[in-house]
Amino acid sequence: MRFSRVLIPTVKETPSETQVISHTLMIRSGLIRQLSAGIYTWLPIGLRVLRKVENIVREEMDAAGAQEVLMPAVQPSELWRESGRWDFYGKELLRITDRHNRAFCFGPTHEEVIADLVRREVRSYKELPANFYQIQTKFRDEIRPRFGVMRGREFLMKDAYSFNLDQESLDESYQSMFDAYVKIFERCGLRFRPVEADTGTIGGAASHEFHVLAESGEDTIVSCSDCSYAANLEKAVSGAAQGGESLDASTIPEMARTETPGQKSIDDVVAYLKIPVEKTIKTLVAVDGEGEWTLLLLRGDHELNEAKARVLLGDGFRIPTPEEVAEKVGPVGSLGPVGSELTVLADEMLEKSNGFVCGANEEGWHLTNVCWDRDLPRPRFVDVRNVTVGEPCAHCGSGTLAMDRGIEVGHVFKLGDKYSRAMNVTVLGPDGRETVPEMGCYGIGVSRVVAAAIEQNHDDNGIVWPLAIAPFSVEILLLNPKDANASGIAETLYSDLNSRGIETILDDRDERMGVKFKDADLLGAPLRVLVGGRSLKEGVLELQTRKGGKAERVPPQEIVAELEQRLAALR
RNA sequence: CGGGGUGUAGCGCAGCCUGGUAGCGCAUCGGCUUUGGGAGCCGAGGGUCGGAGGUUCGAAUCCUCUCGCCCCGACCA
Repeated sequence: MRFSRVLIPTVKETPSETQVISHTLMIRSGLIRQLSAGIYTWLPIGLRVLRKVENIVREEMDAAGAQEVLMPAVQPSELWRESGRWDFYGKELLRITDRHNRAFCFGPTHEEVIADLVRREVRSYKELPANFYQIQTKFRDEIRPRFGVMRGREFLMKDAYSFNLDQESLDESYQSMFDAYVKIFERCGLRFRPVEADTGTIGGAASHEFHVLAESGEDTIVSCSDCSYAANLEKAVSGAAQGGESLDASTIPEMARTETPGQKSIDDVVAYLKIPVEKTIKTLVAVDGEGEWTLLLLRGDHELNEAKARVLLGDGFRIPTPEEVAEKVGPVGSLGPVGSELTVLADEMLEKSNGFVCGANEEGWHLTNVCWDRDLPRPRFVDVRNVTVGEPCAHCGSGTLAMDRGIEVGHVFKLGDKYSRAMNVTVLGPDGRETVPEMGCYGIGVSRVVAAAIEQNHDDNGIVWPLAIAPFSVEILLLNPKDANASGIAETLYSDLNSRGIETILDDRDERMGVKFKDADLLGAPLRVLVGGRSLKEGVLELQTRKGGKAERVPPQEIVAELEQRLAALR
């Protein structure tokens, strides 16, 4: 590719609208341009990278035995009504009406469409297991798109759906997708980690997410220092509540009312009463899926995990506003479980301790030395909090938990028969009876992978692409295209590399050298060859690796072999 | 959807408070010089001041409405 013949609109300044480095660099290096909030055009160089990722995904999906299809982006509302998601999916589903006033949506995912296909076309268990995938543009009307293509509304996704006769077969498909994902992200040259995940609103049994490790990641992932345990914070458990002795109420003085004027937050109360924060109970109010009001108790220094709360209280679960709480329950800032008529759920970390401080349900008053059984009925103890750094691992017992930030680039689910049953998918089993297949679904955010790769592979001057997804393996910098000798050498090298299948961009623009260097740094091709200037006067070219290598002098007749050797080393 | 910010030349911004007919840097075009890390000088072109309405002799500036974009909270590849 010739630089002069391609639209590569690099920009010098940092754009004001970008928050993360990948977004900044994708704009600056001319990979993408925004059309509307969360909607981007991929320019020629950006598209090359996107295609690289896409092809790696395709190769590994094919190798894992999945079959590629391409489903419609626009889907009729009828299918979504069948699965029950037309009403359930909410505003994120972009709804469209056609000229006949029929309702459609722009597909955010394709469970319904694939289920419809399979129920029509697959009759026998002999055709299972089957795994269909596509690489396609999705649209989710995100509440707040941000970070460029990292969280766009329109994005490129690989989604796959497996159909299996039984649980065991689903387990196999799931594992084979899991393994394929590991290969895909390894091939992309990314540092990543698979973690146990919350199944969220999609539902289903087991689920893992694949996270690219990066400071700017929107998710927090928890992992054990000793064993292989790793999970999304939404799902992560710790061993902190296990073991230890229960604290007996008989050693604790009587419960007492204490005046705490104006002390509303846990911090306030801890400072005012001069007590350890571990002795406080935070009382939260939640409304469960049925509309029932519930008290959630947490140790003062712990945070509510809303994903866990959702599992416990049902999908319609919500946290009411302070105004609602004040009206229906009591004084916000002085709430407590003692004497409450609401159902009480307490975090398991409170189970073995005793003698707490909690709100007295009276403005400006707290209770001290509150004990289970003695002062209030022992509630149901559950895990509803976020684990914290340094807690013991629940799985191996020896390690401690650490936290990292991650960008979710892949997600695998065991869906079970939720959709296949709702959509009436059946095949005839070996026993001649109709059977509802088990489904799995497996997604990769292809466009997000590009952004995640940049988050992990850049320096102050621009992108430093891993070879596998670089738009070009080699960039030839022709310093002065008007110099016939230099130009001839560069052109020869360019065609030699092309004929060997080495993807090359030739910067043949009539630009100053500084401009070419800066643009080459931004674009981030792994190898760079300089043709012209001082070195060519001495009859040599300069070879440089993007990743901080010093320039080496190589004679023109040796450059191709040298480049091939370097590329082999980068693979 | 709540809360906040912003919209002026292709890009980044000043001007707005205190109304008087639009400016700076970069980019673009032409010329000369320069040529190992985003050149220098000279000259030129380019703006419905997001849109609509209003106040006023006069509006980028004040008022009302509206739209886009960005940021902070719930969703997700």
